[in-house]
Amino acid sequence: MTYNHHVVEKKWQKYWHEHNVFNTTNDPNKENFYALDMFPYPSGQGLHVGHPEGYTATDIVARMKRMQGYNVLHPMGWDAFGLPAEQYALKTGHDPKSFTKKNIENFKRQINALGFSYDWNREINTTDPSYYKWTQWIFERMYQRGLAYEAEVPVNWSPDLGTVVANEEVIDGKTERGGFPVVRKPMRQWMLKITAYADRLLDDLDLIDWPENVKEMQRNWIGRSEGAAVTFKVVDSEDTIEVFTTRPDTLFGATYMVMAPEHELVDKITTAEQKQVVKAYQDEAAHKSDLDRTDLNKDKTGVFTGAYAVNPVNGKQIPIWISDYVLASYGTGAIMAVPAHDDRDFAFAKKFDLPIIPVVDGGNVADAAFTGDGLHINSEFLDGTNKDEGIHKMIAWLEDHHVGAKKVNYRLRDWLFSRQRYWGEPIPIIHWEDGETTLVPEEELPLILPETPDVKPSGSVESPLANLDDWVNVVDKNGRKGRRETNTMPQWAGSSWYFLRFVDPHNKEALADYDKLKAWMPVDLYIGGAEHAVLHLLYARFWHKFLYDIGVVPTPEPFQHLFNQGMILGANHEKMSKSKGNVVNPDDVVEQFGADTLRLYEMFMGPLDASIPWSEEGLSGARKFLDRVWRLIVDDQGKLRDHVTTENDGTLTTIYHQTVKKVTEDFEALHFNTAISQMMVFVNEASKADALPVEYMEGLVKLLAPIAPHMMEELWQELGHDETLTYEPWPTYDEQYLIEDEVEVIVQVNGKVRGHLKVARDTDKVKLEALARADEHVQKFVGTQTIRKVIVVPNKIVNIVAK
RNA sequence: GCGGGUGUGGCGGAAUUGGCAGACGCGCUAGAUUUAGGUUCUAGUGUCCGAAGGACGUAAGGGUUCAAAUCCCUUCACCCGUACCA
Repeated sequence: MTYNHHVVEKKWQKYWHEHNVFNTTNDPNKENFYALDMFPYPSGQGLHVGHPEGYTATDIVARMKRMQGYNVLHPMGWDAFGLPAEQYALKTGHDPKSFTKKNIENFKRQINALGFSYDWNREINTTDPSYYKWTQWIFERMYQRGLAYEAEVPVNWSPDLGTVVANEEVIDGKTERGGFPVVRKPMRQWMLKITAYADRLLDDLDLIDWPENVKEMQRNWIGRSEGAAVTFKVVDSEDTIEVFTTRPDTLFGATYMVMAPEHELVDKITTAEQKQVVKAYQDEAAHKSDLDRTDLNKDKTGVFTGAYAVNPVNGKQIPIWISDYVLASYGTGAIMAVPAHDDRDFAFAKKFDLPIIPVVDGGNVADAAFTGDGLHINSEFLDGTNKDEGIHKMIAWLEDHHVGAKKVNYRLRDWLFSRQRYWGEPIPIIHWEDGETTLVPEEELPLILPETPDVKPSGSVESPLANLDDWVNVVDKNGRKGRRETNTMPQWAGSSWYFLRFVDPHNKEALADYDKLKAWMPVDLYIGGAEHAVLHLLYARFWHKFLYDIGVVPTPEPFQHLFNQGMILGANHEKMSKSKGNVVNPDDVVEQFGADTLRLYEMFMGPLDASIPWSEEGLSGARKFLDRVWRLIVDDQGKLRDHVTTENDGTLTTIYHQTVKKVTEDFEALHFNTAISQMMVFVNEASKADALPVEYMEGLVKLLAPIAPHMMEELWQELGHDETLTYEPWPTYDEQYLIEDEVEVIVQVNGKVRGHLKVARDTDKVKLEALARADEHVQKFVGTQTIRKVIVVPNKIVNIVAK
């Protein structure tokens, strides 16, 4: 009887569900293991074959850990706030809530069809008020500690749509929907002070087991650099300009200054004669996109303000220019320019004929800036020192004279936390008529997102919530009028702490019980796409550290071991996309081949982190292997085969124990492709054997169960058991069976293989050399040459060097 | 440009304290089973020359070593991140 995946997969999914097989256990005698997937945004498109790749990986580990005697927490939930639902609502007038609910149902159906061992009793949904109550609670705690504040930040405003659009909705300066013009408009927005945690976010990367490239991306994103702040006085004015520099040692070479066109002092210091050109340049810069200002513009531009500053170290007057090569958003928005030792300053000085004074010996200022190390020149008290020493001495001098200090600067900026959207967590803030801003009292949380029959643009920079007068307008007990914050939180908010809620999802008193968090955190294995390498993972780490500081969570880091799965490409080696017509739908695969085949195939394709094209033949190859396993154990009548026996003639002993070892180690290391290959080798050997010890067949079924759980449950039943194998003990191996008594030693002549010796394990060097020399074929290649040297590595190789 | 990574048969890949390159799977070839197709089973399958047996071969070039896919240097290609970060 051939294997029928339709029947068997449904049968076991029903069994698992009805028996609550995957409920998280809390046995105090067992160790805990937390295996987590990055929870998905339930899009209307449904599941993509890329989703199950990461999900299968964590599921395999979760299932193995259960069998190894751990309590396993393996949950799933929904990151369900987000732009698509809002856009859908705006377009159709439908409610994002019911739309989202429908999508979640579809996602859940698809996920369950793949046989993942999630504990659905812990399902969470970021749009559920009982969940976002705690998202709001965290915001309030941050506000109370000064980590949430308001600032004036420009947004993309579309007058035609009457709404603010996100960066990803702006294409070539026009709205994605309708192609209307977009203008930058300043608006008061909420910010979170992630920069206060910059050093810890950087340093604690050393505590965690993450891919080096992800750590490196986070380091670059934080962008810590050490240097000095230096204050320049503006000539004939009370104003001063502060700059940040990593090379304070080159201060004697600073021959001009440059400010960003947007710098607040520009208008103030610009002289009357220069007003017009400066204004014109500012306008031009304001209309250029960021891309124009950087990528497309390698040629330096700028104008002189007419003002001068005093170089604090030598009293020289230097001109102040503005140029868009200086970014308002980095450092202080102004720089001291040292053209002799900075490539950008050099290009600018060349173009505008500004003086170039070398202060570090080594380069030739006629050709290029010299950025290397060397001895200082033209630098009075620094002359003769090298770079490091010069920096040190200059900082001391600056501090002594109160014109500067050592400073650390970050590229990381504070987190823009508000969105002008309906479909997000309301920010629990009230703005009162007397100017006071207060939090919604904690006991009134959650602040529920009000339902509305029709989500429509507010017509202003505010979110659609501004339309809901009953909700927006509030009056306190003294009759003071107030207005609720109409901004909502970004999607990142709910995903910055969801892994904590899984630990204790129904808690009404706290976001999660501290002792339970202590038992489960940090997450032991976290798998998801590389696209979250920076933002999600940095935000989540930031919130976690904050919660750690206020005593809510017990660990400084949330995710101990992180892994990024690769992408599954279309059969044509291109990224799957509707427009390319190369998308594979998991529903179709499950229908045709079964979930076990999909899981096996995705794990066998190659290393988990590689991007590999889909192959229909590869997929049916996976099914063929599963069929082979089935036929190995079950006959045409659906009965256990006769050759599965309690007797063991020993032919499979070594390969079985090797397989148990390799599969166990490979699963642990997430090397699923090689684990599967080892099981294939074992099955090939077993197919040739006369008798199959029942112990080994049970072992094989258990080893394969994490990958192909439905068929293995069925085979486990064929082998005479009547309960799930979920909690059966994981197979073990015995070292003594791994070692073969006879080994093959290769014989080389001058590094080329010329013969093989079958000898007893640990045959000594002398004997091996003698045997090698005696080999006829070897002798032929040695011929009349003199043997100069013989290298013998027992159990491995003999290399005869002859000339 | 900078930072990180990768480069192995027709394809996906395996082998990393340096020790038989190509495990395993796909595809392909031949044979068996089948009315036939599919399935299944057996054998073969890096390239070149051949009867045995050789020579060559891990992006390209060079080096270290008894021995290099693996270590070192140079170059090239592709992928990911980033974008004048002072």
